[in-house]
Amino acid sequence: MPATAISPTRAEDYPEWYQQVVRAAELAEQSPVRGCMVIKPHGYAIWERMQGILDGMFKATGHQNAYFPLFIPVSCLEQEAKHVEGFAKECAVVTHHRLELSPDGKLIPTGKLEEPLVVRPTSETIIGAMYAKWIQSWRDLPVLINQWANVVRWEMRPRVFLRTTEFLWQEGHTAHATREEAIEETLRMIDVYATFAERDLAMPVVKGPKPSGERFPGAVDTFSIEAMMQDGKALQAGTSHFLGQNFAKGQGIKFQNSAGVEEFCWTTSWGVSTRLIGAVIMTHSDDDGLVLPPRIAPQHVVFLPIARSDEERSQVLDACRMLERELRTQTFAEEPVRSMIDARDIRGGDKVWQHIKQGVPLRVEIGTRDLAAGTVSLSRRDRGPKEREAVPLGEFAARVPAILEDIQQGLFEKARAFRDARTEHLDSSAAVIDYFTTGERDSSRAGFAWVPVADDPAVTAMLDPLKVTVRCIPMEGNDAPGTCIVTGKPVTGRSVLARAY
RNA sequence: CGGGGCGUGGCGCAGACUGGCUAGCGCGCUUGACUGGGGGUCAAGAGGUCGCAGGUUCAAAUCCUGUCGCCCCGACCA
Repeated sequence: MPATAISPTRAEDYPEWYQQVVRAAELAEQSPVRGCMVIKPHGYAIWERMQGILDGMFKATGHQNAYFPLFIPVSCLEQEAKHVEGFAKECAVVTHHRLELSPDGKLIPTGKLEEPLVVRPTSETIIGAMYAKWIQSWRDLPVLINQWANVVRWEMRPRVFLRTTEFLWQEGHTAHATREEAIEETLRMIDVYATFAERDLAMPVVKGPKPSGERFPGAVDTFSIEAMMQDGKALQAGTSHFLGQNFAKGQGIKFQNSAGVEEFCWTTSWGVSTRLIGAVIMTHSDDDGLVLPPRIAPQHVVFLPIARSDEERSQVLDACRMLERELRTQTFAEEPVRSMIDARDIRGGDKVWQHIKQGVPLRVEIGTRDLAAGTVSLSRRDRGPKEREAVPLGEFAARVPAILEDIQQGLFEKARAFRDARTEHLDSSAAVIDYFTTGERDSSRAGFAWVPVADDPAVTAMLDPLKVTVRCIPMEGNDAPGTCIVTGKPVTGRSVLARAY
């Protein structure tokens, strides 16, 4: 057996390592449809955890869920010029509504549609069309709606979880009476994402507005959270857009204010997707496979009964069931501790490694030897695969919540230390070019650079050959005004530059 | 769309240049035995229209033509 469960290792071939982790953890696999993945039960269970937590946060900030159609009439999409320009190149289009069997046994599309339908790449336009009908008075505002949905973007180069042709996400769409209120909403939701990323995914993020060239098509302002992956590249993990009145004007989303004057609404939209699963993998996993932060782990604890005979098996299983009952009374992150007993009749070593590769935070091995000693053998996924600790039976359940908390915190601290160690403050073009040229040659030195740059084409022109982009202008830890290293223009603070996924 | 590569049991590959007996190998799978705090050992099995279509030939995984699909690099990318 190789020294690590995943081959190649991160250092050897990072992109291939990523694919192998996805495979070994049984998160997803390639489907017969180009660019589209099948999300397998373990991957979907992680998504359900994320959904559950986020959905609670959306409700707590006053939002309601609804559902809008998958298909968007082309005419509907046409109403915001920049938006069309941004998405037209990557839309799947439905032109027919029937199949006929040809003499040679092939199915031929017939029944051409009067107006083609676009499979939604995002739903601003179809939702806006409905809001235009629903909103008449200032009393109808704000409208605060979220939908959980799938969307399709015909990307050139798909990558499992990170950029798939079809993906799952949530999209919030809100309409407000004032600019201030809409901006406040935009910021509130990027904060929700940042909190979720750091608290639940244990993934430190940099939060801030994007430069004009990186904005969502049709937005006045786009805020993102940016995380650093273990190869030093940035991953945009969530976005919140202040759409101004652009969509409202395009689609006639109007209301009468209390003075009886007709005004256009101010709208926002915000979303996170199954890309977050990719983000978690690339933030925490190691050369033995997936490492899951306990808050989003489908199971916190897996019990592994070890027995040689049927008699031993029933004895050991009874002990597992008893401990599991005790464990259910414990809470972690305000929920009962989640556990399972893996009593499958497969080889012990295979079983252990499967759970390591799937990232279960705690493994508990119980054999007759343990029972005789009155202990269980506890292993943590954030420690080496062979490390284990004997914990007295009577103390086990009560200790689990604190250990889970320790793992959750430890993963966050480790990821933050990694990011900080690979973050530089740079103050000249030469230093920026040198930093990213080095990073390209040697990915163990790639990372983020905090640099004063203006939102200007000259900056983009300098960064393009380095394949580097301005990720965002950090809102926190960034209080020193300066001058742009390219244009000499004054800037309010540094921007984060990086190569990105 | 440009450049390169690849389609052979579930997965990874060999065989192709120089056509020739029942198409091999590793992993995985099934069954049994020995095992048993570790992804073990031994034995016996199951599983393949060699991407698809046409052609050349006594004979095609192998040669020719066409076609479909996938991967990598680039262009592109909330």
